[in-house]
Amino acid sequence: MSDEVSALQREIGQKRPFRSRSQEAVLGILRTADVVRRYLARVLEPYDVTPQQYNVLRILRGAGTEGLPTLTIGERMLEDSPGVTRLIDRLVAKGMVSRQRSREDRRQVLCRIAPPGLDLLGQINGLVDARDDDALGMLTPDEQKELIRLLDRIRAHHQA
Amino acid sequence: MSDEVSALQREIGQKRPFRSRSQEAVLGILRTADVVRRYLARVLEPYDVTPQQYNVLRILRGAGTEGLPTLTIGERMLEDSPGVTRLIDRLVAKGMVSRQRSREDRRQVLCRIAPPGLDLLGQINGLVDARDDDALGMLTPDEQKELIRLLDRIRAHHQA
DNA sequence: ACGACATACTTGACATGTCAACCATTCATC
DNA sequence: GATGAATGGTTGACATGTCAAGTATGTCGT
Repeated sequence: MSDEVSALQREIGQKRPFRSRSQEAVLGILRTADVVRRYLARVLEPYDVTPQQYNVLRILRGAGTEGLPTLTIGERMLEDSPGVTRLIDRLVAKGMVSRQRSREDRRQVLCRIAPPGLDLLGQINGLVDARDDDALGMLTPDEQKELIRLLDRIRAHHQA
Repeated sequence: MSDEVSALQREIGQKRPFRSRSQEAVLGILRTADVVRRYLARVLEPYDVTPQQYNVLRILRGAGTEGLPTLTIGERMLEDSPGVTRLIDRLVAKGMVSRQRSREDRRQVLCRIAPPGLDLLGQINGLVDARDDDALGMLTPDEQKELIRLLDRIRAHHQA
């Protein structure tokens, strides 16, 4: 570790250097995710939809007319089912998603995107895409590629 | 963009390639942060302290006996004051933090770490440090350095 | 066919973020 | 030095995570 004061140290008002490079990297990941998450939330705000709700709508659009069971949605979002149930409760209340018990397995509840949900996605897709580019635009394509690679490695290690 | 299916695509069950490298990188950051956050939370769980509470305790230990005003804590955590107030409410309830109105500026509330809080930090510091190393240990020191640099660039761009 | 176990949720309780509204104190400026 | 604006915090309301417990359905072994 160098003796210089890192950017992150300044951000969190910490005088003493990080104990390890790992520690600095971990805090960097968490903090950057917070910054990016808030940045994305702001573009969705005018449409009265949260990032997670947007996320679910995109997943359901990808699933097509058959819909997806609650737990499958949760796996893709890395979220436990209680959170998913309630998230979808709100989307159903807004008329953007419909729910129906599966016939093959009556324990499952299939969630499908409804026309108003598709409309909303149509309206804001472009905005969110542009926002992603803005959020990472300060990195060159090669740097983005390297970042993706490093993050993939971290997650791969944690799946086992 | 290549035609290969990326690691992240597989994780989220998405068949169609990402619209842009930026989009893949943004999702990678958010998802990796979730994974790492949960990993850290598990080591704190037995001590009945959440990652955010641990975070505040470390900040307050760094601040020494004078303590810090609520808003200053919030800035360092990237959190708004309502969240900080309630977070500290819980730490006060556990006896790990004490609060006192400042004499110079009676609007401010100075928060200080109490002896039980210091004890707790003493018990779990080493565990958390080791956990950080575990969380990022699959990357070489140079890779960690590069990751830190890339994340710093992203945040720097968003502060303006 | 029946009971034990597993699966797919749902509900309740609580921590965390975030917005809007509010109170107390301080500052700026006339 | 009184008054209106700014600052520091708290409270209320609601979305999101997460654990524990409960319900309905399905599966398996015998």
